[in-house]
Amino acid sequence: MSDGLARTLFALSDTNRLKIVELLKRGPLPVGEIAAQLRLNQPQTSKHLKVLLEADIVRIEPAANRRIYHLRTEPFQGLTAWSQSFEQQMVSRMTRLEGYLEQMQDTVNPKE
Amino acid sequence: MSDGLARTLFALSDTNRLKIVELLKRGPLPVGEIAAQLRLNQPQTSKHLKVLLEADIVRIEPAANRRIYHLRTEPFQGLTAWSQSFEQQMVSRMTRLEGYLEQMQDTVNPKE
DNA sequence: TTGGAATATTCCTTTTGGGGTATATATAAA
DNA sequence: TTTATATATACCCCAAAAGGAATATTCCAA
Repeated sequence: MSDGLARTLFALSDTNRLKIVELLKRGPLPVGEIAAQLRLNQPQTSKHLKVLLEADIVRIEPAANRRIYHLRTEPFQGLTAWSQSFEQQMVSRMTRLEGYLEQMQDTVNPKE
Repeated sequence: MSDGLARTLFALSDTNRLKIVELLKRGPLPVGEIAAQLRLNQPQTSKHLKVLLEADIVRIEPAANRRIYHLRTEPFQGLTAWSQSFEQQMVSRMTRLEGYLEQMQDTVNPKE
């Protein structure tokens, strides 16, 4: 329930930031390239990148007077783990429910 | 925000909604129970549930004058798949990069 | 040192989101 | 019917977010 997850999700919940992340999936890029490819203007690109940076979704690698943005892997691993825990939990609840229903039916209509 | 994934992420990006989801993970509940357990008042609970509903994260099962909210599994499966695709992509990029660096070194300092 | 390119930041405006309170709706029971 | 309970919605207010334009900063090169 740690609030870091909400921050990660929030950072990813904006369409433009989502596009940035999808773009960086193909490889690291400087701000100007991101802005050009997504047809955003530079200041907004920097602002969105700041949100992603503060959510630890990207990191910066300075190169000359450019700043290359890289995706981090950790938040995605965390997101996967969290999301998977739901699938598991829900499946196991369903399995228990099925078992319970079987038992009910056996009670009503017992096998000999 | 017509993007389905962004909508899912947004719905999950609020702490209270995240708490609701974590609560429903343990099993379906009516609105009043959710509000009571999380110490939210009822209208906000309904509003948050509406957001989750429109993001297809929950579904409603009416029972008498109550409405039981259930988690759906699909969005979590989708989220897991999406998130995993990042891990895979990034790892494979890194592997290719390592290969490239090796090749560079062989060029500079060739083995016999 | 000056100039230029890349990026970050500031200021402003508009929109959106979340909380609070009151009210409407629906369903069940009497 | 009327009443009670559970839930949804409407309205208002405030804080936060996103976009645009201008400016500041940083770094490199000449």
